[in-house]
Amino acid sequence: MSKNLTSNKTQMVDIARIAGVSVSTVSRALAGSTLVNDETRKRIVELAKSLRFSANVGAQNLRRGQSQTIAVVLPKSTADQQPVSDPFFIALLGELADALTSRGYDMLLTRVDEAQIDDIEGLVGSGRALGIVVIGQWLHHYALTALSSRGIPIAVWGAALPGSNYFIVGSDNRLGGQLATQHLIDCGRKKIMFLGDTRLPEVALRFEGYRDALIANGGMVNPGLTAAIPFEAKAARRALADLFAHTSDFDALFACSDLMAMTANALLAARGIRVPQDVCVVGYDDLSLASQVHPTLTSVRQPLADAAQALLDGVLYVREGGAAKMVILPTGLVERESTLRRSATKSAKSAQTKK
Amino acid sequence: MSKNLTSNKTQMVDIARIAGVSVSTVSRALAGSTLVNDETRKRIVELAKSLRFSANVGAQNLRRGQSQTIAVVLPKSTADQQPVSDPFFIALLGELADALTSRGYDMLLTRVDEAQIDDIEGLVGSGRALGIVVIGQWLHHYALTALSSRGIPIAVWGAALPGSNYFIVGSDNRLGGQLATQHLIDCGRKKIMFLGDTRLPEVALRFEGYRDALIANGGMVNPGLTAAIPFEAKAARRALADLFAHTSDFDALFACSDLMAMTANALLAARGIRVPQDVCVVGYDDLSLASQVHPTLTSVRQPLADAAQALLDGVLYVREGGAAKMVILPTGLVERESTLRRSATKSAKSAQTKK
DNA sequence: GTGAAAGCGCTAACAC
DNA sequence: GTGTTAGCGCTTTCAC
Repeated sequence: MSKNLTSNKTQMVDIARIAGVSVSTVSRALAGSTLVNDETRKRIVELAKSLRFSANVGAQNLRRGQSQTIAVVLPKSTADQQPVSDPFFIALLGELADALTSRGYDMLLTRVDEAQIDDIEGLVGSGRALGIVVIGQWLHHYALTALSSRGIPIAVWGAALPGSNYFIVGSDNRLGGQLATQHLIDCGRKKIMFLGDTRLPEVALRFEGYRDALIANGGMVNPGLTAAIPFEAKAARRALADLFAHTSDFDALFACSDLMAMTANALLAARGIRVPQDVCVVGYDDLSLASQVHPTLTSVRQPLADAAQALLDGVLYVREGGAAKMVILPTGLVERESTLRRSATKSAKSAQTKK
Repeated sequence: MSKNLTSNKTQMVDIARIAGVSVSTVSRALAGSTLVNDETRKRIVELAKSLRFSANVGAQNLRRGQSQTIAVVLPKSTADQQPVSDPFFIALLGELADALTSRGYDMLLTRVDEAQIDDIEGLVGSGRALGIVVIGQWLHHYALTALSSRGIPIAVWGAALPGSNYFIVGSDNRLGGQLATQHLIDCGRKKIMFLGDTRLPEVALRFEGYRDALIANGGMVNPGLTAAIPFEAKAARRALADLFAHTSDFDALFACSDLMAMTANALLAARGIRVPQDVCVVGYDDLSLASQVHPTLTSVRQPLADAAQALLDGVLYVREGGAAKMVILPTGLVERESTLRRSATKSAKSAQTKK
């Protein structure tokens, strides 16, 4: 019927014909331009709606020389098979989706493994996206640096690494570590085990907070009380099982993710060790799951919605020529059943948690 | 420097100029056309790579009259504030991302609440996506029907509803319900409580399986042993807490999601009820989390990777003019610690689960 | 084997 | 206030 390639989709020219005006008028009317007669505009808008017309975004982008899409890149570890790695990332992803949508951007979701990290430049180069949000930094620091210095608008969720030239958003990991550790000290705990792989920048910072808190309370780090547990669930479980098989000389755990804390809790329970009575446990991330499990998990909260906004702002800011920045968001402790303050009497505590 | 709008991005004309050929030749070379001289092609490809050139996808799409993007729609319940509702959906989302990527499609992620469900037509109408995958069906059955009958290529994850005119992919919920219930019967349980809101099509089917299994074993449904627990985490917790406050007259639970099962486990533990000794629990979805918690969760597995492939195939198939179909994927039971077969001796069981 | 030219659907000067 | 025109970056006939 029609000579266009795109099947028989309604387009502006159709509306123009029916309305008896030119395409430009249709374009203007639909864009809400005030230059077009009120009545004409109304008529055109009505018509478009009744025809369920949506302007071709590709053509718009082409003409305007820009897209309204932001690419979000999720890491895909080549090691594990997990479809989407960390529940925390997912929560962040959800917030990002909402933030982008509510501000009129489309979200292009991509999963890449480390080997493909350089390919993501094509997302912008091809005009598919105007910028990139990268969730998770261990997609090679150097690759991100390279991308950024090549002018790709990019904002990364991760730890503030010294010498980063890319826009980075993260929470105050050091403070988080401090809060968690101080709380465990306040619970009267003396042997606080740190669970996390300090080769990861964010974990390293949490560890610093851990150390700070110990020192501030007249203690120091005991190397026997640190274990490089990985984030990935299965590997974490193995590592924790191995750890607990060899030592039980601790009265508190500070885990670098809620998932890790939950796994630890499960393994402790299987050994008959009670949480929080025998061992107090603090997690990290404050997943919504943290308040669903038994015992509910004391955790360090990261402000997800703010993080999503900051990442979006970051991409747009860099795209406008802004210089790389670090945005550090506050963290806070959320107390739940997996820890027990020393000062609280047993009855007071149980009354409090009954709620 | 250049007169184009899209900043100063490299484009074909630049490559053509440098290589001393025409744009058409560059286009052909990059498309891998055999019509172009081998050497010329090689030279151009090299050049393009060294310039980190990516062809403008918008222009390609416009010219070719089609896009290589598939929109994935995730429900956003207006009721709750959860960024992304169900962990199961997330897992499916991850698989979809991988399936799409590996087959050369981009994924546009959108979250919509029920009120906006009609807007998703614009994703296709605007040429942003060639089709839509909808995760979760309670985005109004009728709206999906309307979209489909209007020719929007759409494939939905959900339950096979009678009279659906849209392409639907789901797992065998009835079988799943049967397997779970039969297993609990095999565990010697007599009072098996069904947890789930049967107003949801998928849950209704699982309930049918539950009933089938009871009847096949000479029993029948006891209305006192069903509770309409919702999927959403917080509401589920409230409902379960309420339930357990009023009754403890059951020796097994069949929960319609792993999240629900985990929450139930947590609440039972808080009441000193042991799983699996006092109460056996079966979940649904087989989240990766199911093997991380204590006790690890017996669950009904849905084949996620297959589901993702089927959804993608479905969209493409419908787009090619294929008629709506129902694809029902098999489900299977994964036994873990939260249930205990009657036949297994205590030592045999513990040896088995030690693994 | 390569180039010239047309045109995908839209927007934005520029005319009137 | 509306129409005419040019052109976004690419692909693809159609010539040669």
